[in-house]
Amino acid sequence: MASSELSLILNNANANLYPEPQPHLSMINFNSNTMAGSWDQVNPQMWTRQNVLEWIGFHVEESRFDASLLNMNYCNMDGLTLCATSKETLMGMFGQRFGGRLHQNLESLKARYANDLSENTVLSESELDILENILHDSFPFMHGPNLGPLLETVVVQSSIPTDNSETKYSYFDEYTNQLTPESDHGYDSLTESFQSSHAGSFLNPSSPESSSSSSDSDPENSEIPFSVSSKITVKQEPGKNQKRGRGRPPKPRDNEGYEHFIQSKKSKHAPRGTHLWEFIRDILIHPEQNQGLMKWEDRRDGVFKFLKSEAVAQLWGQKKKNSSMTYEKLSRAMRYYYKREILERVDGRRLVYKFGKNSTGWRVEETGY
DNA sequence: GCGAATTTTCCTGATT
DNA sequence: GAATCAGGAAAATTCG
Repeated sequence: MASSELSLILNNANANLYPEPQPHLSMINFNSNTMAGSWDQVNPQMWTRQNVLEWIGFHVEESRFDASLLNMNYCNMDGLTLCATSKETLMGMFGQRFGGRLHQNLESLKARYANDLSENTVLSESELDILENILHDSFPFMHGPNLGPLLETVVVQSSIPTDNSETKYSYFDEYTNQLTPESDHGYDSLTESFQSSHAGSFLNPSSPESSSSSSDSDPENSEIPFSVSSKITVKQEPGKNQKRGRGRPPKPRDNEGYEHFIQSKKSKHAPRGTHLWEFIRDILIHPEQNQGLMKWEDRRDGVFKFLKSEAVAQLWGQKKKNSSMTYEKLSRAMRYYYKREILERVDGRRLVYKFGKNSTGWRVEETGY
């Protein structure tokens, strides 16, 4: 990673963690009379850091929670970040009971403003991106890049559901964390985005698969009914099934004003690893999470096979926010890798590819597992 | 703004 | 016949 990039990330993370003089418990004006503060009159999404602190303080008082147990790093977030934090994460941060209480109250507050949300704040792709970036900035230790020394300054409680074995930035993690079975609304979906790093939660074997089915009689190749449908809801143009022209469609530009805000939060450069082959690699090197999407045929040689080709394509499509991705298109992109020797041809074997000499990060020596 | 790189989309034809 | 593979062509987008 370029040093400037690293420093940008560190700055962002620091800015989010320590934007102002670090609040201390003694500085928090916990309402002694347990009256709700100004936060009660405001949509949680709009809360300032102070609002969040007051809200936490309110519940500390109400529940007689031992405030000395609070990790102030976890209290230092704004409402948008708080709303995007899952129940499990809150429980990891504040303990099962207090975190659960906070989550419950937050949900009811969010519900209070649900109408406003549905009428005025249908999240666009861009807005989802913002939340994603805020989450990454605010909790890089959850599944973000390894920020080294900075991360060591962050108290990561063992109760937080993180995969300690995974310090590499995993695009698969990033992606699968967005896919949850519960919600059908983009915002809700993202609030659950930290639900777990258990990618299994996004796989629903009982759900119907997209139109394809394998003709391969190999049982491993029989595609289990599978759905990764619209867990992330983005604005879609009507007439989705209309035949489109050649080439990639233009990016919607109906959020120009918001895009301006995005720029302050979103890195100018796309994160590394958004390449297809890296996405594929990440699925493969997380066998415990890939739920049989793909498998190694020969790990040593880098030979792998798609077991659920359409499902992988759907995942890739969702990662790229492209609901029309298919295995056919994905495989075209894969074939372009032959020329660059990122992949090598495996003749005569369907759905089988092989990493080439220009691919990295999949070998046992590199991954350590 | 330009150009290279990387997809994405559509297509035709071949193979399994 | 359906799924997959192969690769040309064109276009969109990102990034240096």
